[in-house]
Amino acid sequence: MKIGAVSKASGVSQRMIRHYEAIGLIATPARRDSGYRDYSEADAHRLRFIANARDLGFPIGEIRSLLGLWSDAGRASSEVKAIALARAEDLKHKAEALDAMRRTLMDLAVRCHGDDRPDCPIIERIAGGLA
Amino acid sequence: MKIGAVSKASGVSQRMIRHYEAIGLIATPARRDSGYRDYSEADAHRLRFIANARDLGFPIGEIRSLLGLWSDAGRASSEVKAIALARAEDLKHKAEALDAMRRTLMDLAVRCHGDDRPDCPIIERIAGGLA
DNA sequence: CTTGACTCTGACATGATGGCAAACTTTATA
DNA sequence: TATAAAGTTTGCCATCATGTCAGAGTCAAG
Repeated sequence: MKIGAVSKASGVSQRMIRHYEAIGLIATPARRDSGYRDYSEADAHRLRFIANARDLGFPIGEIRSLLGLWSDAGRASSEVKAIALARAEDLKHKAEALDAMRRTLMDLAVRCHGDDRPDCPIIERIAGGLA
Repeated sequence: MKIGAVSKASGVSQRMIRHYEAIGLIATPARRDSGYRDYSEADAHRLRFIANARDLGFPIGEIRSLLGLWSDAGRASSEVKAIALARAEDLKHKAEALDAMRRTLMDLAVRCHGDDRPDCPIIERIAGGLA
């Protein structure tokens, strides 16, 4: 399989496939005489794993760990669970931070006339009116 | 005021102050004979404005617009409100995306034994078991 | 054989930020 | 005052994931 095919099969862009290779997330694939990368089904599967992990919000470092756990048939499920729970916790914090900003903005927005008048509590707050 | 002072006064790191200058978010400050940047209170205020906007989740491009609206005493509050509401909407989408990931992870985690046994629905799902 | 589709490498960009290093200035202390 | 410590300068590298672009070489089909 050439890179275009494995890209379609895995849903990972060619750009990112080469990137993952560069950072050692996937093994350097075989090369044809032409220099073209040649991938196996296993490579496609591994890339799909990476794409799924990314969609769940895992950063590269943790995906690296997960890949190791995936290929380690004897590892304890507790190891995987710990990583997942830590990730969930992190996502929670990030979502809460975003929501806090959103609430602040909405609080300001409802107090803003939103018409032709220039006075605006939103700008005032950003300018330092009430930190 | 030298950069260290304005940094403390505004809460913006020296690194970012120079960066904002480089991207034209703040004017190039006066220079002393030594070459040191020399800031005014107005500069510190502007940097505080930027820091506050950033804390509310505004990206650089929008901060640029807000700075313009801030210095335009006659602009309609509706202009500011529109930007704030759009930002709130964006934050909402991002927070929801993060929370969706978190919920998926928690769903998987509660179904994972989390003990010494190797079978794990989390890894299985990431490997493609049930997309 | 020609053309179009594919692949290669390398580089630049985003967005916000951190860090390091070498050289120079200012300030404080002995 | 001489020297040391602290502050500032510029510039470059790194992060994280991703896109795009260019120029050159390859492959497959007509």
